[in-house]
Amino acid sequence: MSDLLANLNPPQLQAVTLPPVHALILAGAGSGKTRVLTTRIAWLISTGQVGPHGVMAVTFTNKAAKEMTARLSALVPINVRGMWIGTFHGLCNRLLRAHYREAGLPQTFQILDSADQLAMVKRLLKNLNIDDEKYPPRELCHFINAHKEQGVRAGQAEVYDHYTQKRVEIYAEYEAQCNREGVCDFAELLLRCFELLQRNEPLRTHYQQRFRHILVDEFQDTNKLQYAWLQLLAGGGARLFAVGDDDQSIYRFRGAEVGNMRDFERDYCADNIIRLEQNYRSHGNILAAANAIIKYNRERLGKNLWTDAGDGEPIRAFEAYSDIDEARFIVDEIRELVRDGVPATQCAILYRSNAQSRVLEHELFTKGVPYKVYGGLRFFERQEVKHALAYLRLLGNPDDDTAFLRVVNFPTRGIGARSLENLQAAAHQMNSSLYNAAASLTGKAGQTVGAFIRLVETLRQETEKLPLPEIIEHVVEKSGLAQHYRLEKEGQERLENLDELINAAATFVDDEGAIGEGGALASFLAHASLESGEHQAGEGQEAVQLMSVHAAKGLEFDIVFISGLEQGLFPHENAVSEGRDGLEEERRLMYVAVTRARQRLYLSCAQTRMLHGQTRYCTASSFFDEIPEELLLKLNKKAAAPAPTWGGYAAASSEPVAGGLRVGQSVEHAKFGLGVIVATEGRGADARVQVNFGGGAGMKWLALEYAKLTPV
DNA sequence: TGGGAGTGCTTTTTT
DNA sequence: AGCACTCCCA
Repeated sequence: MSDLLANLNPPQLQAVTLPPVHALILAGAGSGKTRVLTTRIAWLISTGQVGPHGVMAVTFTNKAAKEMTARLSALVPINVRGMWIGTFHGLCNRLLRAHYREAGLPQTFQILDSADQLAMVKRLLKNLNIDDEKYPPRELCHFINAHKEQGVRAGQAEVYDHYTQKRVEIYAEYEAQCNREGVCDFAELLLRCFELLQRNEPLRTHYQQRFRHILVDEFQDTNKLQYAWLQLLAGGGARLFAVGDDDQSIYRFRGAEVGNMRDFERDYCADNIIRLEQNYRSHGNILAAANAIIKYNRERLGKNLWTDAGDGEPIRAFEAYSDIDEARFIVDEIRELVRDGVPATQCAILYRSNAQSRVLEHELFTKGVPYKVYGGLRFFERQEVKHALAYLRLLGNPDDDTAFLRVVNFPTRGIGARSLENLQAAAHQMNSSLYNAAASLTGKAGQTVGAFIRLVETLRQETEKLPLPEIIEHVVEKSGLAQHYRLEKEGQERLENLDELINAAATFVDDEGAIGEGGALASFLAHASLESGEHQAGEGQEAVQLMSVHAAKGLEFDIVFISGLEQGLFPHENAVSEGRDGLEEERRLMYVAVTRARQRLYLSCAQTRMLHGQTRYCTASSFFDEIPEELLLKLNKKAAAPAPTWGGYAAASSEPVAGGLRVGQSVEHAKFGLGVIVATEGRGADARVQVNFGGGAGMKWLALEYAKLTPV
């Protein structure tokens, strides 16, 4: 016990040993948030205040849930296995599986991932004869998800114009189709679980009384529905322990409501707010920069990180001539650091958008520096894996049209678009699934589709008694998938991934042991949907880490490079154009990026950058101005004179149009102020230039004959 | 059916 | 620029 609480600082100790009250823990970056969370659970259990059975801990990512489970089991000698520790979606899935009947779902209901959802919406639009240009499927998905995340069903949606009217109708159709097929998208897991508890009093009471302590990680990332779900579960006297950092809220764009923290404060615990402000990660200068930046945000709950680790090194700033030049600088620095003994895995290059990784990768590759890029296609999202899963889904639930369409003609078996159109029409008319409607097809289509149906039936019979990994092996082979990839030129890797899928199933069976409702196959499919898998190869290699700032949240490195710090890129122009809220979110993003660094932080920008196939002329990010000068060490003292190493491009296109005005030239306009010429057109009297005046006047085309531009 | 050409989009992302 | 997606033809 004393061991458990040893080495906690006073606020940490206070948070961990709080009596059974609602509490909000404002945990700054690197302040030991996960430690407090897990120790709190361990303390509650080991002091006998609650059994493992009475605790629920909710996170956002599987990774966080796993880490919490691992750390908890190291702290208390209990079996952590059966505890309700997981993601919002994972826990809702668990609850819905246990009460599928009450929730109105088939026992083996499947989970649609975002790609499946998109496919379903597209299919729906086609069936309903709706123009997908006027109603873009992606937008519709967002519309549907946003409504579900607000807890709003199609029937309750607000309609304020014709366009929305139509979108709500599509939403309603989508709901109906999901119900017909017995599938749930991600948001549906939460909403359905919420509605189930709300509607079903005995069930609600049961869980309300069961969970005495509910702990939430990354509370600033919760959306409306998640908060409502928590409130509902806590309605029977459970204590909510919310840990979060409003300064690290960077997921507004996908529905996170920072406002939930304020609401939580109001709704539950005006008196029990604890701030964890001592940072154990970064040196003083890094924290000073982070604090200075985030201070520009308004409406913060207020927090100031400090450390007793000393100031450390100054923050290194570098202004490159081009993105290529920037990459060269970063890679050279890394090579030097590695030569000096810094492990490559402790060097991270962060960027605002993934497109920026290309140039960096190119340079790393050229110089022979091993690197690993995070983000991108994950294991369970690979097409061959999704194909295999689709066959498996059909075994469990033939009504799953998404799965049906995915593999009905893959590998090809002569079922063309025409046959499928007929089939979809028939299904629509019979109000049944495609699988069911197949029997009604006549002629050639009837034969080919019939053969497919028989294939699935045969597969189901043959695999009925087999253990999970063998089911998959059998299906992969007999469906023709394996043969298809054997014959494909580049199919080797795909075959390996299919083998890996079988391995994953074997591991899953070993790990999970107890198989939930609906059998091993259903559990595994849910697992595949909910955990798309950090199943990436090349783990543990000595490699430089490349990732977006978002992806870096929660991680830390000795050396961090934040690249592309240019106005319009970081802060991103789309965010800036959203106004103050947008800019503030960018600032939080910058705050997250800065606080990833333990020892040394590099900030870099480029004067020109290739973006969307065009050279852009950039000014340094406004975030540079928000960092006190004395914290910065400017690495390129050489003035920003036209570079001899100008990367080769851009020079040609920047011939002066008149009076020495050329692309890249900074100019001043009497009305619009300072700007940079980004494009030119014509010569002499007809010459026009496009000038970027930044936030104020924006982009303007000006005729040189009339507009007075002074080079600066 | 399948591939080649043409078209359009392009912040961040977990479940 | 690079990628995904569609369309059209052999």
